[in-house]
Amino acid sequence: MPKRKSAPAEEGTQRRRSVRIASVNGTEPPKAGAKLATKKTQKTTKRSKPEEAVSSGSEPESEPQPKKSRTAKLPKTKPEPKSTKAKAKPPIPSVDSGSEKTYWLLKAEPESRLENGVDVKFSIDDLAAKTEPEPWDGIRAYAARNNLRAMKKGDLAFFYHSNCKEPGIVGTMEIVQEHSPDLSAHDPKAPYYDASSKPEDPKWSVVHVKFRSKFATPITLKDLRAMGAPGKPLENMQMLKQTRLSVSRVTAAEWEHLMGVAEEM
DNA sequence: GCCAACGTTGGC
DNA sequence: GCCAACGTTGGC
Repeated sequence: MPKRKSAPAEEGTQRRRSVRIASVNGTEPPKAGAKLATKKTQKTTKRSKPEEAVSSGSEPESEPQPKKSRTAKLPKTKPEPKSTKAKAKPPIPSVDSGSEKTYWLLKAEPESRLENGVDVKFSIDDLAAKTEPEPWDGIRAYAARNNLRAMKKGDLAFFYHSNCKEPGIVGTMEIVQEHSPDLSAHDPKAPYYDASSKPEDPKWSVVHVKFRSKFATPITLKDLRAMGAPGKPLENMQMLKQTRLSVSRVTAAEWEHLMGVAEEM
């Protein structure tokens, strides 16, 4: 289900955040929210981003919007060096960094909140109860979407509870299916419906995830911020720098540090 | 409910 | 391409 989470921006659609819907893809009702979610309606999730996944960005990546010039910018593929010739070769790391494994952090709202009349609540327990891969839908921010599109099967991600009493990382999940169109965007009844996304040219994406673990004790936002102080292990963590991004990158060092913290708690 | 951060829109 | 207005995210 959906979760939403994404970010911002977008308009229209955007709002929703997190949520997700389940429906579309299948099944479930919307759980929505979950993912990102955020408050308002649209919020989150969906929309945002473009660019590469990586950053936050704003651009839409590919699709971006039509509008003005802005759009496109992005290099879609990587910029590679122009130099090409000569040296360049090493460039290929292709996709990301090379070999390093990539980790992520996805936000979902564990408390009930209506988006377009649908409850977008989606907690780690909701995910743990699923018997089928869950589509992380509702992302309506290009930056968040771009991160979804950069995910590879087998990548691991933290499940973060947002817009709730105790915000924080509550467990982990695995990306079991790479991105595919977020069909919930085309459903007027879905929490994060986006009239600007056409079925023949889907604007938003989902990835399917599977529950892996629930921490005995959540790592709260307060804890995360303390570990994000200058000189500390999480000082450059994307989620602390771009607080509105519902789908962010986690480095291998950050992942390991946090998994260690979770164990001792 | 408030509000800070920040992304998007859209005029110029 | 700049930038002001506006809207959203999401913690508190």
